[in-house]
Amino acid sequence: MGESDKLKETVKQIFTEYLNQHGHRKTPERYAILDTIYSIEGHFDIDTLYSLMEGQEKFRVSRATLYNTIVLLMNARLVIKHQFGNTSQYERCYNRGTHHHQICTQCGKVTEFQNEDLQHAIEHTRLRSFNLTHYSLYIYGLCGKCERANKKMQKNNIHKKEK
Amino acid sequence: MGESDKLKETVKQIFTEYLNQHGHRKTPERYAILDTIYSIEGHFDIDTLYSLMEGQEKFRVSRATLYNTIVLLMNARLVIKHQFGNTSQYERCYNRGTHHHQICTQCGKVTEFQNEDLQHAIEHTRLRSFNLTHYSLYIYGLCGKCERANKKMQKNNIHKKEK
DNA sequence: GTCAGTGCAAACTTTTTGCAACTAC
DNA sequence: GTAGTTGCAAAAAGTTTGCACTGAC
Repeated sequence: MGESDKLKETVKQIFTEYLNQHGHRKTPERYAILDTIYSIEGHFDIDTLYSLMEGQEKFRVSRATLYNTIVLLMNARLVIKHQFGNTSQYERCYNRGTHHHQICTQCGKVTEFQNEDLQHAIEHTRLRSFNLTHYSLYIYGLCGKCERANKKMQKNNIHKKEK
Repeated sequence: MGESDKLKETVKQIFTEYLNQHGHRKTPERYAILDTIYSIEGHFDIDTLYSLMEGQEKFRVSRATLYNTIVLLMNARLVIKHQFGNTSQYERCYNRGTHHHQICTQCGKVTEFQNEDLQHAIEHTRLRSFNLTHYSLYIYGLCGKCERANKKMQKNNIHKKEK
């Protein structure tokens, strides 16, 4: 059994436990969604997930069910939600290293990076009467590519007004 | 002149400079929007801003103009955008101490807090080919109030299923 | 058999866009 | 005078909701 399958098995068990504990039904749709999500490496939005499940041999599920199920998955701590841009972005979070997000304000590219010191600093911050479950750090700025592009534009004096 | 008026003068100048530099017009709407925003202490969304400007003796502006102008203000580094919940939240950011956000996953309450060590750690993180302009740290969890409420519920065994 | 869960479509909310009128320059 | 801005209304995009049907228990 590959690493990926092992992971899928584990999260399936966690989800089953969660569903049992909360008196929810164990429908094939829910497991199909979980399985698909844990096949995706990075971020995804509902629409992407919908297309993925439509295209594959997998179960086809409605958007409504996707929205419903993803709430359960978030509660079960198997998925987290991000909100850069206009669409909600999700990502699986079981057994994924903590990482932070760099977002280019120009091209919108999102890059993940890890930094233990940073992670440590955040997790050990004393909070007044607040019980931390998770966090998101979004760093905005210009990615190398966009910055170089801008410099070139400035040189050529093409740039006069922004959009 | 009060502190608040002094601040408003300053940001007005910054905005004027920004508009000049980018060849944008200095319309009364834009200044009225800036002025209203710098009267608001915490976060706000477009709808709140719209109501505020409608109710006051101030200029009434359309939502379209609010959306347009707020983009300019973000570029001028006078406003930043947050995306907790479903609506985009904004806040003025000139001369406001850096702060982080605690968000209660149950009641949705957002609290700001400051922490110099954390700030330092984030700002001095080495990023590969990325030019940081600003960042947002969102810490999710349960606020004291909700946590106490939950504990009480558990004790009384009222809680069986989540919503 | 029952009721939670599903699919579908309609409704709703937030944001964007097209266009005529306006006004800063 | 001209082109950037505005307001309005329509459209788009994302998400939620109501309801009849289905299937997990």
